[in-house]
Amino acid sequence: MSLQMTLRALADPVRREILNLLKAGPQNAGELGAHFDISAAAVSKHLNVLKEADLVLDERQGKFIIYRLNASVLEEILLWLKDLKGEGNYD
Amino acid sequence: MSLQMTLRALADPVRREILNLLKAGPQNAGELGAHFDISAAAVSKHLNVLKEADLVLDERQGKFIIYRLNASVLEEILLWLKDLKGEGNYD
DNA sequence: AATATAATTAACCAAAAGGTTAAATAAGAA
DNA sequence: TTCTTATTTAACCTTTTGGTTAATTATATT
Repeated sequence: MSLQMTLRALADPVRREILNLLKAGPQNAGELGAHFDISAAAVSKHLNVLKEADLVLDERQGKFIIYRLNASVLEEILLWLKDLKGEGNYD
Repeated sequence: MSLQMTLRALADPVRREILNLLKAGPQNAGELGAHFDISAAAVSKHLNVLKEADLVLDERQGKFIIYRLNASVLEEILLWLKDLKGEGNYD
């Protein structure tokens, strides 16, 4: 939701890799977790952080919970970064 | 230097505000610190994180240490974000 | 040389983050 | 209904983070 939450969510390598994996398309928590050497519970918590930051959307499909990328939130960061880049060069 | 360090540095509100302040031009640690309700030591540590991430450059000028924005590092993040945004919309 | 000012570094502390295992929930399969 | 599978939540632990105050370093001023 907020820039703070988004940037905090992106500041972890596991969460960034999850987002990268989701570029290939929606996947369930198990598939995503298979790429990491951490417990399913840890993956679940990472997914929750991403969800709270609105960077992923989830939908239960039977036994599975499908996660998919919500890249629209990144727009806010892009704007903030561009603003920072814009002026501000004092060499 | 690395995307990891850059994003970690940006994930803190004080550090982001420091960068915003530096948009107005180079400033010394004291001037920057005046905007926050934390000790000079705390500010110094934030500045160090930004420096290690290469987001700011510092130069001693007599008694003062002048910090200035180095926005060029943001390019890497912009590319990463654009890549994430690019494809990956599965609605 | 002595003192004052700007900033950092050191030592420490509390809160947050990221991990674990075990228990709980939810849904399909036998 | 019972069992199994997918995932989350709870309880806990360790490391990292962001803050503090006190000491140190560096420079300018008197």
